[in-house]
Amino acid sequence: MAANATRKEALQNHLLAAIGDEELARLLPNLELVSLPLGQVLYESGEKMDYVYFPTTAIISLLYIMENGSSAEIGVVGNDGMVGIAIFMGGDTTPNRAVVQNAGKTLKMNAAMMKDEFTRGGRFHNLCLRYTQALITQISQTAVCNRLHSVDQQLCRWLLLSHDRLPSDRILMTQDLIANMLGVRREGITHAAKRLQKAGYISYVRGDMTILDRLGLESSVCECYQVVRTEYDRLLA
Amino acid sequence: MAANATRKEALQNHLLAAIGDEELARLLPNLELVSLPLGQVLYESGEKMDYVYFPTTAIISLLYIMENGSSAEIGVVGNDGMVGIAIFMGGDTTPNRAVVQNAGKTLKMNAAMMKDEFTRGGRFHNLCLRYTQALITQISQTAVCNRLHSVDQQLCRWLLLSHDRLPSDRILMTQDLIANMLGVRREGITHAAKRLQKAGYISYVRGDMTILDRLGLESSVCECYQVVRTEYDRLLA
DNA sequence: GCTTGTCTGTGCGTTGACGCACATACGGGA
DNA sequence: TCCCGTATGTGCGTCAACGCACAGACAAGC
Repeated sequence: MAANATRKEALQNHLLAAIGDEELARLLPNLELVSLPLGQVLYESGEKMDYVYFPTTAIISLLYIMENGSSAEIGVVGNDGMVGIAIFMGGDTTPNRAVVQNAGKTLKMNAAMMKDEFTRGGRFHNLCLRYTQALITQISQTAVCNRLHSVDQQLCRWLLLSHDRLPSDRILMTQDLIANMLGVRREGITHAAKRLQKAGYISYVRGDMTILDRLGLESSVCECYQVVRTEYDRLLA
Repeated sequence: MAANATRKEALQNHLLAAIGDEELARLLPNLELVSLPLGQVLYESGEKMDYVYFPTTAIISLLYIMENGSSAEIGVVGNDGMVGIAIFMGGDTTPNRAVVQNAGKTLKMNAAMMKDEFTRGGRFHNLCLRYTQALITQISQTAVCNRLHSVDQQLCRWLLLSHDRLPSDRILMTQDLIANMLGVRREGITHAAKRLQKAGYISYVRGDMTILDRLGLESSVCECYQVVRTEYDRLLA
């Protein structure tokens, strides 16, 4: 099931595409292509991370799980980034869970190899740090958005964040799961999604959602979305 | 007004205290001791950062300011850390404002020197990264707390975070300012603070608050506080 | 076909926080 | 001393989100 990754596959991940031919050629033998099913947990909170993941078509959600079982998303990673920054930041773990939000493929690399490559310095090192800063912005904006904005706005933001990281306009996810990610009630998502359907921005049938009018969503979202988008573009151009 | 920092002053900042004698001796000539008044803005959102700050007695709050003027805190930095991580992360700026929450002293270093020292690698490099990871945990937990917990709990968390970074039990800050930090109404802070007063945990008179019973506060706070505390201890021991 | 489990819609009452409007209280300066 | 600006307390009505309960609606399997 595990196969060495090809150059073409690696280039689907924006970070790997940006590090340059020479470094990519060195990394390639250590990159393994795997398929991730919906719901798979890549890391559990506090668990030692064995691999770093560079998604291509998969989307990974970073969640914090409360003691009472409720949860909230702090960030989302797709083909624009990587999962497992704690490996090179030096902490080895984080108090979060990383779970597959959209089934798809990812490249993975052994943690030790990742550390070696990182400590070489150079473009890869810098790119990892710039990506980390972009992720910090995303997490920060999640904090702000959680504090100041409505469920409607946050659903828009979540949909756009997902859409940015997907090859198609379809999102396969039940309202219950979205509610868990956003840390709100399932009924709250039902209401917000209905409003978006009435506006003609999305269609939604039993866990199968389609983005119909992206511009419409962008007109309803709070400024948080654009702030993060702009920072990603600036830092990872 | 600006004076070279002494070794003793530098050791009041936990990061500088942890990097070891040799590296500290090299940094010391580049560290300048300055006093920061309450409310001073160290960086404006998107502004190029000229200095990195290592607080000793000052506390700095990292805020995001919405277009409509409302604001929310995403993190807080005291003598446990540093302000200006974007300088070595490679982004040079962040979309946040850094403002003095508690008047006091800080050491500051020129951004170019900071970059040089960081790229040397070694213990300082690693410590900066580990601190960054700790800060990420703090921001993440702010996001979670904003989503799932009451104003009462968040005020407790905020008080404990401040208390951890202060040499005394006094916090000089009006309810209005605290409300701006937490992104809630001033009246909400009034109510929450009154409850804490009635419980005997704090006293509060016109911008002059005293922590009377820290254990009481800890018994009222949500788990978010301890998660962050534990991560700081683990990463920066 | 029928059953069963899952997903979505809807209708309550409740609650926490909001926005607004004042009343009160303190403290420094004229 | 008085005044005035600032800080805090309080009382509304409003609203968004919550918790709970249950009713359809669809899909898969027997």
